[in-house]
Amino acid sequence: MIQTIRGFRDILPEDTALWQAIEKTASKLFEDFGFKEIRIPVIEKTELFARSIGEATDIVEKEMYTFDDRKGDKLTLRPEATASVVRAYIQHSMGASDAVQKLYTIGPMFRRERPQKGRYRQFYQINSEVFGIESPYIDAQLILILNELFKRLGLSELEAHINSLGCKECRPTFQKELLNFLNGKKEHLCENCLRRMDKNPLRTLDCKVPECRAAMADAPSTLNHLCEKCKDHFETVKSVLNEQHVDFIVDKTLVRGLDYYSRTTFEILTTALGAQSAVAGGGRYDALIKELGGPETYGIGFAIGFDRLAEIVAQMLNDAKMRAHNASDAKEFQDKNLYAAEFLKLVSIKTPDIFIIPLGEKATRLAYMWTSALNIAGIRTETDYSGRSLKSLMKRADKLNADFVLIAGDKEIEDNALVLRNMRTKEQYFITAENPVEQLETFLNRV
RNA sequence: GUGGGUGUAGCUCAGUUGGCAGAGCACCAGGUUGUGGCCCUGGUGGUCGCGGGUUCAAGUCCCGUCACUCACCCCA
Repeated sequence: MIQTIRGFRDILPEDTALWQAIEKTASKLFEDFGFKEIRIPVIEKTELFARSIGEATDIVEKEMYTFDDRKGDKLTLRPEATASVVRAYIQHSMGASDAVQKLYTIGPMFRRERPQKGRYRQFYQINSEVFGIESPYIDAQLILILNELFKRLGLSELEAHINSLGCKECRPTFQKELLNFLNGKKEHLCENCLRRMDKNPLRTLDCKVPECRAAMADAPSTLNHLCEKCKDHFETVKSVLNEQHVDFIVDKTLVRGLDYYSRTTFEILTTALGAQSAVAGGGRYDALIKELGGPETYGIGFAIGFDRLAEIVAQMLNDAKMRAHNASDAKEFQDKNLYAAEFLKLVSIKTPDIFIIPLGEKATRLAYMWTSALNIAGIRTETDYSGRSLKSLMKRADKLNADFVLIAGDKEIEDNALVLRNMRTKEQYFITAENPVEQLETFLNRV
C-alpha cells in the first residue's frame, strides 16, 4: 500500500468541518480589523528564505525542503510565510499605493523535522503581516487579535508571552554585554549554547538545559538594555494591552528562532499539546524589508499554527461534549463561551434533510431525478441506487440521520401517492409525484 | 540527527511455556415477504508492518528494516 510520506497527513472529512470553521472565524476576524487576504506561492528561490530567516538558524541549516529545478535554480518549499509576503510587498511595490498594508494568508508550510505531537512536516499556518506602521499600537493590536480569535474559538487557558529584543541601536551593546557574561560561564554551558555564542548569542537565553538555565539565571536581560525609543515602545505595548484587559506575561527568555525579529516578540503558549507549546508566535521585523531589497519599511506579523489550533479546539469540544451530560456544567460552559456557541454552529455536521428510498427500476430513476432537483434547490437529499430492501435503506437513512424519508416504490408511483415519513416523530404523509421541491419545502419548514 | 514505546480484521484491542488467528464495535444478511434506532441469529473481512534466521512447528524466540508515536532539539 502506498502511504503518505513521513510527517505528512490527510485531513479527513470528519475534521474538515472544524478546519473550515476555524478558517472562517479567522478570516472574518481579520476582515473586521481591515486585513486583506494575499495568496502566495508555496515554492520560492532558496535565497529568499536563507537571507530572511538567517543562514545560521535551524530552519535554514537543516529543515528546508530544497531542490534544484531543471535549470539548476535552487528552490525551496516555504518553511514559513513572512519571507514570501515581504517579497510580494516589494515585488509589487505595494507600499507605493498605500504605505500601510495589513495582510493575512492561510496555507501549508514545510519543514523537515522529526514528526511529533503537534508537529508535522507539512503544517498549516494562518499568517498576518502589517507593513508601514511604526507605532506600538499595532504591536498591541496584533496580540489583541490573537486574543480575540482564541476567545471566539472558545479557548481559554492560553498564555501570551511578550518580550522586546531591542533594535539595531541597542542590540549590539547588549550582545556585547551578553557575550562577556557568557564567556565567564563557559564551563557551565551546554554544547549547543557554546555554538550559539558565535552565531546568535541571543538564542542562549532560551536554552532549556537545566544547567544552562541555572547559569543563565542572572544573565543580562534585553529589557534592561533597551534604548529610550525601544523602551517607550515596549512600555506602550504593555500599557495598551493592560487597558484592553489582554493578559500577558513578560518573558525575557523569549527570543525566537528566526533572525529577523527586532523589538516586540510574542508567543501564545498552551499546555494541551505536550512538548509543542507554541500555538502562535510573531514579532516586529523593521529591518527585514530593506534587507530583502525593499524600501525601509516597518513590519510586524505573526503566525498561528493551524494544526495545533485545530487540535486544542477539538480537545475543547470533546471536553464540552463530555460535560454536556451534566446539565449545570453544560450551562456554565455556554455562559463562559458565548462566542464558542456561535462557533459550534459552524462546526455542526450537515445531515440530509431527505432520504429517498426507491423500490423498483422506475422508482430508482425517479428518485435520481427528484434528488437532483432537490439538491439544486438547496435541499440536502440523498438516495440509493443499489436496489436494496426497504428495511436496509431505512437503516441507511437512519444512519445518515436524515430528517425525512420518502418512500417511492413503483407501487406508490403508480398510485401517485408517495409516502413521506418524519423520522423523528414517525408521522407519515402522502405526497404526489409532481413538484417535489415545492411539496417538500413546505414539509421541511414544519420541522 | 539522538533516545523510549508501539505495530494482529475498517476501528479499539486480547492472544498463555512456540502448537488450527480471536473478541467487541463497524459492515452485510436474516428474524419482520415493504418501515429505522433496541434485541436475537448468522455472515463478510487477516501477507499477524516488511525481510531474513532458529525450529517438526513462529503472531509468539533472534537479527535486520520500515512505519507510527512520545520525548530531546527546534518551532507553528
